[in-house]
Amino acid sequence: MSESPTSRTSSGKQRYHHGDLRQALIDASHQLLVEKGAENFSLADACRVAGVSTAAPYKHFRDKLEILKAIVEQGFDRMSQRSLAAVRAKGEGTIDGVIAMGQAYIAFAMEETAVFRLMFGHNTAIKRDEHVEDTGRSCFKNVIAQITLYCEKNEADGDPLHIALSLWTFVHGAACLLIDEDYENVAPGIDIDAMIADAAIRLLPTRKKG
Amino acid sequence: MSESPTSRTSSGKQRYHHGDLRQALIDASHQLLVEKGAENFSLADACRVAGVSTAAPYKHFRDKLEILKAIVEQGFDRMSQRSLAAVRAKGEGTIDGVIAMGQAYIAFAMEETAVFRLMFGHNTAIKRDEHVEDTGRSCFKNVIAQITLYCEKNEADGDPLHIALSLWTFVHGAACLLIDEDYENVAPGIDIDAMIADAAIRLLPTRKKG
DNA sequence: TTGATAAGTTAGCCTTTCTAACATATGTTA
DNA sequence: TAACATATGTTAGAAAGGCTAACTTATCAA
Repeated sequence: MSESPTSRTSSGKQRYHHGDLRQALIDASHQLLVEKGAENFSLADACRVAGVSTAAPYKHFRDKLEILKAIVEQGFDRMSQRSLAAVRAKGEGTIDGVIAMGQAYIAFAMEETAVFRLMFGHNTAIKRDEHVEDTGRSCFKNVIAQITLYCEKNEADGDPLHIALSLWTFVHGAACLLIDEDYENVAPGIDIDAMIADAAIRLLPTRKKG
Repeated sequence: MSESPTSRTSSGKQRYHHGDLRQALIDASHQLLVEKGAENFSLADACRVAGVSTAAPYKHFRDKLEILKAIVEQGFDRMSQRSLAAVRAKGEGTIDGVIAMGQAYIAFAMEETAVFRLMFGHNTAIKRDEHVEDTGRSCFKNVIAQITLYCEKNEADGDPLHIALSLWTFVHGAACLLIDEDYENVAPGIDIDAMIADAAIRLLPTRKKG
């Protein structure tokens, strides 16, 4: 990852052109983001990792933001995949499946904290991007689909959208408080998985009467 | 707010010494933070607002972080006060009181978004400060106290700490998704108050059987 | 082969944080 | 009240990042 495989010729000589600097910069930025956080991330660092001058990125991206957008899009895709894999393993439309989705959300937040913060954080310049919004929406649709399935299977009342929003709210809160280490100050050693499971049971609708 | 009342003599001449530059810089920074967000906040701007050189702050604060810490401490104090006022208005130890606390939390997040983000966000350099941690803990204790009262009044089971953590998690999630405008993308026009009230009922314990 | 274009580079501007060296006000003490 | 010590300002400037302009080199297509 420290150097693109296409930055040299087969004989080993340095190339003037990189090969795929665009993706190399995305990779380098993603790596630095995960390592150091968005706060301490500089494009200049990414250039050093990729082995190019600090002016090079501007041939591929309008500005720093454009790179971050690309990383966020890929982030939503990875989160979607993990989430779907988790629910399939536990059973679609089951309460365990729904819980597994929440845990996948939190696992993603823990492992790719900086990307997660870009995905849901306050940088509107990133999130107002049409493509970014699309990938985000499609990610949330997976949740609604599972809740709908759950309601059908269990003959339970309730609007899947509202239930999904409620679950998302709880899980997102847990993810944020976890990665920001806010639990540490008031309840170190808290069992998140248990809390998620308990909340899921309480927030999901119960079987219809009759 | 744009100029300290003590930066000029009574005759109107400019003073060399400011009077209370420390607080003037905190005020200016808080104002800019609210207006522009932490991302776009620069100490240099605060200096311009206060009418001093960019080197002046370093006579009062070790660095930029020290100013932010001061602002965060004052933020916890304000949030605590609002929260207590809200619960007293609705009745201590009642479900409406607990809901009101949650709504106060969210109102604070909406009105002082940038300060809220500093209080619970990812800047560990700020949050690891002993004084900051103290003010944060004392804020959370108010919630536990209300849950304890609620459990006693309603003869309900459950550990107040765990219930408080659960409610905090939900309300914090709602606050974050609201201020980051993440709901907009999947459910514009969502009724947050209703969602909070519904969640509170579900997450609070029910009356003991027997 | 040539010419257009894509994709690098260097140099430099502007901004920010922070430090060093200097200047001025303030207030305590002899 | 003079004078020193200290607190609190200032200017100048270093280091780093984002971004642009002007220039250079590689690549591709006619």
